[in-house]
This record gives sequence, C-alpha cells and structure tokens, in this order.
Amino acid sequence: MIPLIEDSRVPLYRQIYDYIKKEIQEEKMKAGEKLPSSRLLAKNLCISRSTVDMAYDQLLSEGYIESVPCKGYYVCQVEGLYFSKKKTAEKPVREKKNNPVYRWDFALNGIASGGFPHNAWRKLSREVLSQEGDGLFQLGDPCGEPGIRQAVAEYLHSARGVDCDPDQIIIGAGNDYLLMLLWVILGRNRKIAMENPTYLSAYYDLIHMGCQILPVGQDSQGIRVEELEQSGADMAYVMPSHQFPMGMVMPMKRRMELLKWAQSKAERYIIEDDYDSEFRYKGQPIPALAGFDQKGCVIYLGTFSKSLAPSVRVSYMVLPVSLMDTYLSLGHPFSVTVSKTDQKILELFLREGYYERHLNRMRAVYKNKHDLMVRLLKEMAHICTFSGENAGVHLLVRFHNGLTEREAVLRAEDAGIKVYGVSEYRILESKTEEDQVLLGYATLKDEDIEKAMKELKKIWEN
Amino acid sequence: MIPLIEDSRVPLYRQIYDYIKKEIQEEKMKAGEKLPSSRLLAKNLCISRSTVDMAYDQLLSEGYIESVPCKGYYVCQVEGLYFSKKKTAEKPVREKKNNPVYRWDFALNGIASGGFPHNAWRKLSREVLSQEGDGLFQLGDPCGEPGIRQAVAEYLHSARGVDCDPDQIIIGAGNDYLLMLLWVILGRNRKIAMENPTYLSAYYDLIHMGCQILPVGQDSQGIRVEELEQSGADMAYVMPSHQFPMGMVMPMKRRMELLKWAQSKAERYIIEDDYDSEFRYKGQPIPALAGFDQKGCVIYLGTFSKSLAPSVRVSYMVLPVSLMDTYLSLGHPFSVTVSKTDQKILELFLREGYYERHLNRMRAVYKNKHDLMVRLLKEMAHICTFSGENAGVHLLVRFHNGLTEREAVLRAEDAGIKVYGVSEYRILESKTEEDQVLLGYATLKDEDIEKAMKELKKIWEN
DNA sequence: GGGTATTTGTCCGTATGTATG
DNA sequence: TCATACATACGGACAAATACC
Repeated sequence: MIPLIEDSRVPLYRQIYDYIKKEIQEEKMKAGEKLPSSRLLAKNLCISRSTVDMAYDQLLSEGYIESVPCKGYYVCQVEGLYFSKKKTAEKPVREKKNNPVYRWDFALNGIASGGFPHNAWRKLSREVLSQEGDGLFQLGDPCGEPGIRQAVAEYLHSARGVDCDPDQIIIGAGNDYLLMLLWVILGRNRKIAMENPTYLSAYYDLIHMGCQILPVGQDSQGIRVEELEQSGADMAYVMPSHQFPMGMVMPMKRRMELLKWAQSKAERYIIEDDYDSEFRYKGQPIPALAGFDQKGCVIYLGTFSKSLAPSVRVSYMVLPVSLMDTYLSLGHPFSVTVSKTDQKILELFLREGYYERHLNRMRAVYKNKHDLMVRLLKEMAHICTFSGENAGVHLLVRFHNGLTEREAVLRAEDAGIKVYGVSEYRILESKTEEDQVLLGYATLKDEDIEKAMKELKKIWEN
Repeated sequence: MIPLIEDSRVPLYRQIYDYIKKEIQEEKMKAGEKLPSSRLLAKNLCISRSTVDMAYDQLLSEGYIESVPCKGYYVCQVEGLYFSKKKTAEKPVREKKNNPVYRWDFALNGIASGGFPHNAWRKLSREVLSQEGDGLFQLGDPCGEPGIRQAVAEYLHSARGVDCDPDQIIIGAGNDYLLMLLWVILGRNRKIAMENPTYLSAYYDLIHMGCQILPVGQDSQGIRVEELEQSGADMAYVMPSHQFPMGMVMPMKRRMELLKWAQSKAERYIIEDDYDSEFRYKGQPIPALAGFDQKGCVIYLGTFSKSLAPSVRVSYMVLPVSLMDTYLSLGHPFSVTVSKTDQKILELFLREGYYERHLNRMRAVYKNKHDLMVRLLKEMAHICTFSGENAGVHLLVRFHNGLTEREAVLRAEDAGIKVYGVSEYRILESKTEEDQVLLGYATLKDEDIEKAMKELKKIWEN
C-alpha cells in the first residue's frame, strides 16, 4: 500500500516512483514479481492512470522494472545489490529451538502413517464443493450444522451408548476451544478436580482461563472418589474410557460412584473426555459415563482429531439440556469455529459409513502394533512391567530394575529414541521423580517398533 | 452400543436380541438400515460370533430384520407401528423462533449471491488434497501454518500498509475465537473502551469473558479521544477503516490522536478491527492504524469471513512482538482452530492471486449495488439523508420527516422487508430511541434492491 | 478444448497551473 | 498582456494476452 500525500510539493507520480523503488531496493518486491496494473493501482489510489504510467515509465527507464505488453510490469533482477543485503542482516533470525533429531519417536499423538482415508476424504470434499447454491457459504448454526450434529448423535448412541438430542451437541474446532467455551457457559470461579497425572493440554487450557485446579489421586480403578469428595471441587475432569497417561479403564463400579458424587449436590458436573475410546483391545466395552447420566451432570467431550487426524480440527461436546439452555440464553453465542465444508464432509463421512470402515481398519492396524509392543515388552520382563494395554495407542512402562524415569528418558535420547516420562504429565508442584515412561506406538512403522524396542531393551538393561 | 451384563441370568444372546428389538421398535434403527455384521459385532462386544448369530436368528424369525446373503442384515419395515410413535410425541420439539419470513432482507452480514469463487476454491481444494504425504494430517503450528502466515503478512504489507513479521500473526477460526484468545494473552481485569454503537458480537464476546466495557461516544471523525482518555480504559476496540454500524472512516488526524493516547501510557492497547477494509468506494485509502504503530500498541484483527464467505472460518490477528512473546511464554498454547486443509487452500488462494482477483470482482459488484443504493436514496431526499457511503456494504439512513427508528423498522416489517435499527447496536443501558436504520445491500440482487427501495420509499413517506 | 469476457500495456488527446520571455 | 514550453494529472481507444466457463 502506497501512502500518498496529496498536497505535498513532491508530485504524486514521484511519490509512487520513490515508494516502489524503495520496495525493490529493499527486496520487499523480489525479481520477477508482478506489479499491480496501472489501472488497478490508479483505482486503488484514487488517481489517474497516466500518473501511475509516469511513475512506471520512470522505473522502466531506470531499469527497475520491465514491461511485457498486455501482461504487466515485472520487477527486474537489479544488478548491483550493494544497497540491499543490509535488511537481512538487520533482522535477527528468531532462533528455533534446536530439538534433537530422533531416529524414532514414541509420540503420544499423531496417527499411523498412511492412516488417513485420503481417497474417501477427497471424494467427499469434491462432492460437497460441487453442490451448487450459496448455502454452503452462508454463516451456519453457531453450534454446528444440524446434519453433522444429527450424525454425531447417532454415532454416540450406537457406538458409545450416549443418548442425546442433536440440540445438545456443540461442534467446535478442537478440545481446547470447547473447554474455553465450556468455561464461558459454566461461569467463572469453578474449582475443577483433575486426575493426576492428566492430559496437560486440558490442564493448561483451564489454568489459562483462570480456573482453580485441584489434583486428585487415582488408583488402578481411576480417580479416587473419596479424595474427590474431600477436595471441595465442584467439577471433575476425567477420562474413564482410557485415562491419559496412566491408561486404566474405569470399571463400572467406580463410574457409578463418580456419578453419584456429581448427582449428590446441585451444580456439580463431570467433564468426560472420551478422546480415545475408539481403540479398545481387551475386555467388554463400557458405555460412556454420559450414557448413564439421568440428571444432566455429565459433559461429554469427543473428538475426530485422534481417530481421523490431528489436523482435522473437529471436536464435539454434549451438554446437559440445562447447560445448553444456559448457553443459548446468554444471547449472542460464539460463532461456530469449524468451516461449513469441513462439517459437511465429515457429515457425509459419518453417514455413508466411511468412518466406521475407517475405524475398523485403524483398529486392526493399531491392534497389530499393540500386540507387537506387548510381545516385545514381555521379552523385557526382567527390566520392566507394563500396563494400560486395554485401550488407546500408548503403553505405560514401569521399571523394576532401579532405573528412574529421568535416566530412562536420557538413555533413550542418547540413542536417538524419544520416550516420554510420566512426570511430565503431573500437575505442577506435585512433579515427582517417577520410574515410569510412556510409549506411544501409533506413528511408528512396525519394523521401527521392532528396532527401537530392541535398542531400548539393550540400553535399559543394567 | 449394546451394554452387556456378563454374569446376569439373562443370556447374552437374549440381551442383544432385546436391545436391537427395542431399537427397531423405537425407530432408532430405521427400516432398511444395515445391522453390523455378526463378525464385527462379536469383535466389538468381545463375545463369540455364534452368540450374535443366535440373536440375529431370533430377530430374523420374528421378522424384525431380513438377511441378504453375502451382504448383511437389514432392518425390516415393521408393520404395526403401534408401539412406536410415542418417541416422537415424547420428545418436545424445540420450538424454532418463528421469524417472520421476509421478502427482502437488508442483512448486514453475508455476501452477494454467487459471489463465492466456487471453481477456484474447488480446484485448489483438489490440489491440496492430492499432495501426498502425511504432513497434511499431522497437527500443525498452534499459531497457524507458516505458509499462510507469510502470505497474510505479504497481503497486509501491500494492501493495508501493515509491516509485520509472520511470527506476529495468529490464525484462528473467527474473530470471536481470536478475541477469546486475546483475552487469555492480555490477562484478566481489562477495562476496554468501545465505540458506541459498535459491533455487538465483539461486545458480547468480551462481556462473556468477563471484561469491563466502557462505552465511549463518537463524532463524525470516529471515537472521541478526550472522552476515551477520561473513561479510564486501558484498551480501546475500534474500527477505523469503517466503523460498524455508523460507517465513518477515521481520518488521519484522529488516528494519530488515538495512537498517541495508546502510546502515552504503558500497557495501553488498541484493538483495530479491520473487518471491512477491502471495500472502499471514495477517498484515498488510509493505511491501517497498525501500520503507523511503532511502539507495539496496536493489535490488528482481520478476517476472510467478510470478504470471502462467512462460512470460511478464518481470521487472523497481528500481535505486537511483546504480546506474542507473552503468549508463547505461557507455555502450552491453544491448538490451532483452523483445519490444515483450509489453511493450505487459503494460502494458495492468496499466493496465486485468486484473492486479489476475487476482491476486484467483488469490489465491482458491491460498487454497483452501492451506487444503485445511493441513487435510490437520493430520490428519497425528502424523507431521509444517508451516510457511511465511503466504504463497506451497508448504508446508514437518518430520517428527517419525523419517522422514528422503531416505526421505520415496523413499517418495513409489515411490508415484508427487514431493516435494522441502529439502537440494536448500542451498548446495553444506553439503548435510546433513534431515528436511524441500517441497510445492508450485499446479499440482495440488484432488481430486488430496486423493488425493495421503491417500496420503502412508499411506506416511509408520511 | 474452444469461445467469450476481462485485463493489460500502449498510445494519444486533453486540461490545468506555472514559469519564461 | 500574450505566446510558448513544460510539468503534472486525467481518461478514452486499441490490440494482444489471459482468465473463466
């Protein structure tokens, strides 16, 4: 944008000339770049075309730009670059954290390579974008398109045992966002209990929003309800179907106790984060907590980011009817954060059975990797035991040969292998030394799992 | 999802049978729907396939489902629907607000019919989805992909006179979201001044976040800086390039005064919402406020939702370097809210010049409608004057024949025409009776503008 | 893949204000 | 006072290249 001063003694064409020359010299306009056409620039600057022409002619004769008839003006390769170079030196390059490069990363998020249903997605995308009409491009429902909410409701009913009305569902761009939104709906000053260790993204989301977080211990069944009761919390954020990072599945009995805790006092809520429930390997499936909730105490969070791909920014939240009413009665709800095309694509993906097929395929893929991991870990029985193998795409390893978490992580790092210490997921002050690490196996190829685990066995042996 | 109780006296196959029968009777499974295959269901429930077969056989013999060899089981059209129907009656239909249906709506958001670049978007979408590799589906930078941030930075430099580093830009799903995020970055307890009347979505966003809002008056040049000074606010939310809803363009002098206000005290910030700047019809373009800001006081908000389509949920925020550092140093930034595909498509759309061409086309389209509106309004000079005609896609009409806002809106409504009273955009208590209404002309066809305006002329005459 | 509408550099005529002689 | 030259700014016409459908 060229700032013009109209009643200056410097003529207009000269101001334009000066500005563009400077841009070229400072290489803000690079060689070969097209200049705006004389007409367009004139219109934009509200001046005559010939004024622009004069400026361009001047630049032309001085060799800064060249003209291609009927095409446009283009910036020339300026020969003597002596006046530039300064700029690049001036600007301090923001140093990137030089993360060590790992040969293998037992990452806890991400999906299996090739696991995204490319073809189906592309096909549906084309389908959605081909349907004519302007509807696709008008602002939609702030809670999400009715179609996808209906489809999600049906999915939740059949796959997770959650019976809800589409009107209870809010579609949002990721769990982080939905938690922000939830915070708005619930009002400030909430005391939220979280399992410890827990999913730290959610922890920081809530901290950033100014919530008070009360870490609560857990045993092999999940969060300790007595401890929760004593904590004074009025909400609990839990992951019953597969706790992150500890990996336990909350059994029925504990679920009922938890639900009872919430129901025993008004305005108590449970946030059930069901991020992982699609992948389960052992034991009978247990319906989501929200499926047993008769009194509207459970807020259910689900996502397609884990099951489809992290870059697909679609999550959903099922609110108790009363909370949904609260939100809508606030007036001026926040605009929906997922583009309508993505919503429509995903709706078709669900409706036409692609999602189910995708899940079945991925279940098989992950089951394979899971079994491989289990087999290889069993060969390390003299070093460690493992748990969390009922679900999800990561395992928890506990050392019984005296190895500490820190030592295990460091040794692995030296060998070019990234593993994750459990203590990283402990809530703040309570960070203690542990003897456990996490191994996510979703992103690694089978042969890499084999190689990496073989190496880990070697370096973790005393 | 079928909840099974393992050590119940009811046999497993019977539990499955009962559950599915109930689903069919309550029409949660509809006629023609495919049941899960016996293999799949058995795997999911962790039971033997023959148990499922027994349940299916029972349903088959009772006519609830039919089997199609080599394909699957399908729900039959159940004859006597006497047991269902209840469900639909039970469920109270959430009554839709029965908005009167308008023949013509002078809506203030939305885009011209046919204004979305369908073909280009589809082409780029195909391009993006065709590029192989898993990169597309891994979680990206929390602030947005580097590519699109670079492209936006270049656009801002050339089109809005804002010089910023891509590292200062955050991509987010809509202004509502970015304001939430900004609130997290700035910390709580901010006193934010807003022009009055203003863009109420932003107002409510900030209110929902618990901000204290101080309405400040404005004259024909924009917000009154003295009043702002006296208000005690430490931030100001302004729309210098085209104030909504009043439509004035803030002249240079006032911009400088405003900037001086911000710079004269530490921790004062201006939020510049540049929602509308793409469309300008008269007068020389003025660079954005952020372009003059040397001391990092201006937070710039821009969006593609107005210029491309409301359903494209992509906005961007340029933060002063210090605030960006604050945000990143918080640790655990919020995940990006725009899907990577949308980001990539938009990046190409910007890079390959589609956006510029699109803007030029839309500028022409809106200029046409704008001129038409102005012409028709001039014929109504005995009824009203108008203003805000320098930019944007709406005009402000002020009556001088004694007509009040309320009366004008009601008369129009009776004639099936939706117009918007200015007082709707006044901040809370200060809602007063006005004699002004807003006419957005983006979504109406030319001939409809003509018809609707002719009718308005008739009904607004005394 | 082919036809049409739009965009683009180029050329040209004109208007205004100023300086000069 | 007038004629001339020059600098600056405006807008229309033309043919080729390009974009779009």
